[in-house]
Amino acid sequence: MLLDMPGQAPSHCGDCQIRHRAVCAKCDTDELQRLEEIKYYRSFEAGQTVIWSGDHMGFVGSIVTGIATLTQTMEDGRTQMVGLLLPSDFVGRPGREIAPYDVVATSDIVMCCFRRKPFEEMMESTPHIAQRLLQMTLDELDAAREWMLVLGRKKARERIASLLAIIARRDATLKLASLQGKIEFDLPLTREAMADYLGLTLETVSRQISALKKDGVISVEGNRHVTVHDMDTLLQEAGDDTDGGILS
Amino acid sequence: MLLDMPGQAPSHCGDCQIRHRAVCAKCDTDELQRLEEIKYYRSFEAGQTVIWSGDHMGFVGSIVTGIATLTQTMEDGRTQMVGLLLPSDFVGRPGREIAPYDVVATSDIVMCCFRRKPFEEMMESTPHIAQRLLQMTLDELDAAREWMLVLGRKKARERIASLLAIIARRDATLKLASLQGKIEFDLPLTREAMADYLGLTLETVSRQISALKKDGVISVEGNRHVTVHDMDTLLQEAGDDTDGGILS
DNA sequence: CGGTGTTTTGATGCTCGTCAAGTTCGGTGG
DNA sequence: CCACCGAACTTGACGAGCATCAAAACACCG
Repeated sequence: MLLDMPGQAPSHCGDCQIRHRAVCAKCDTDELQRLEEIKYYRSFEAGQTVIWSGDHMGFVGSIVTGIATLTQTMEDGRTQMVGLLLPSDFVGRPGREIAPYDVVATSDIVMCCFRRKPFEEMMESTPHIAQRLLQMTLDELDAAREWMLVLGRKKARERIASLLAIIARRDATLKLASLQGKIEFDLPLTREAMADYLGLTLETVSRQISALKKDGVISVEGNRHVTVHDMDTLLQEAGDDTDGGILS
Repeated sequence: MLLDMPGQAPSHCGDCQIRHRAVCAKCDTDELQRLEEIKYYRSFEAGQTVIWSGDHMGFVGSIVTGIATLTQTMEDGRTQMVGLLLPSDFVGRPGREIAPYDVVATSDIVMCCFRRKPFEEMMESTPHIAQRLLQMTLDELDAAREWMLVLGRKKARERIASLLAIIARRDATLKLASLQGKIEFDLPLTREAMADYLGLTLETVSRQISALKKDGVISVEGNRHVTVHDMDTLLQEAGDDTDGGILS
């Protein structure tokens, strides 16, 4: 089911790849050491459910590697993704017993976990953690609100373009590449997962990707590898201000 | 344009009606006094824009009385409401220079404001403020994510029922009334504002309200006064679990 | 009691969902 | 290395649901 102490985990927090972006980002060496004492790693395979909606939440933690999704499901099966969890993103909420959403591993993932109670206690005594968590939560709130515009007002084609723009931007940041000229990346999501994120059906997602391909906005190799020919064109298709409305 | 020191403002924080729910909720008497020294009140009339998207944000603050909305607008005029601000809700973000959304007063409102810089400094030295703001932000994030399900997956009729349920629940909490039997309240929003919140047109909102009326789920007197005959029926129309999925 | 802004109702068309085949991709075993 | 298999994806036909445009009815205010 789940493997503890996977190979990819860093031996010390100081060496950790998400050290300067995760909830521990503001901690000094001393605080980091105390966190190190209560942390533990867990791995999940692609497709595994990390947390079930309604379950008791025994732990919180950060994504170290891989991608997970946050989804809500209605009784009749309609599903909406409400968050995409990338390395350094935080899972769980201090002070919350019951998980409100499903957390599902989209790829193999490694998480850096803390039992909830000790973490909550440490948050009380370590303002740096609460401060960083507040920053991260405010960023997530902005992302959620931006997505509300996508879900409430954008057409299918604009929604696809919006998603591609977000992934392209994130990927460029990660690879320290520029957003000028061609941008290539692999989609981390299936068409169905994209549909769940975009509030569409997978057929509509497929059709609109084909349309963007036909109109020369993107090229696609295989099912997952996408080339964006020009970022400004893509942003126009997304209905966004060309000069990039996102400021986080 | 805007009136300082309005009549409705409490003279002392201790007497304030949002004392135990706002960002100052966790503060002790001492901390409250320091806040009192830097706070000031501002009033806005119904329809006034409190903050323009893109503007420099000189202050943050709490809604004391009245209702405001948080909206995003695309270049072609499509608008999406991304938040409904009620008494005790916080406006603005520490560390953020530029406002990402329009804040518009829906009714006459009174705000308790702090200049941003002094507030940020105080946040550093007063963990109680940061802790409370974190709680409030996490709650808002949950609300935003719940709304993503509404915008992404629910049909027009379900969206209307969802909105009515939220307003009914809030109103009952405010009046300390129960959610059994009939529930009456005034809509704080025009049909157009409801449409902006729900990702619909005002015509569709009107049609679906008429349909809920015809089917005996609600009655409407005048344009604004609504009676919900049975909360469980309304929740079923909203597509929610009858046993109330919200746990905040 | 008239005027203005809000809401309702109607007619029509577009977008996207649904159902149903096909096709391609990517991995597995012969 | 190639054939095969299942999963993922594409494409097509059709209909439901909602937007759009237009006009009438209603509420609210002096």
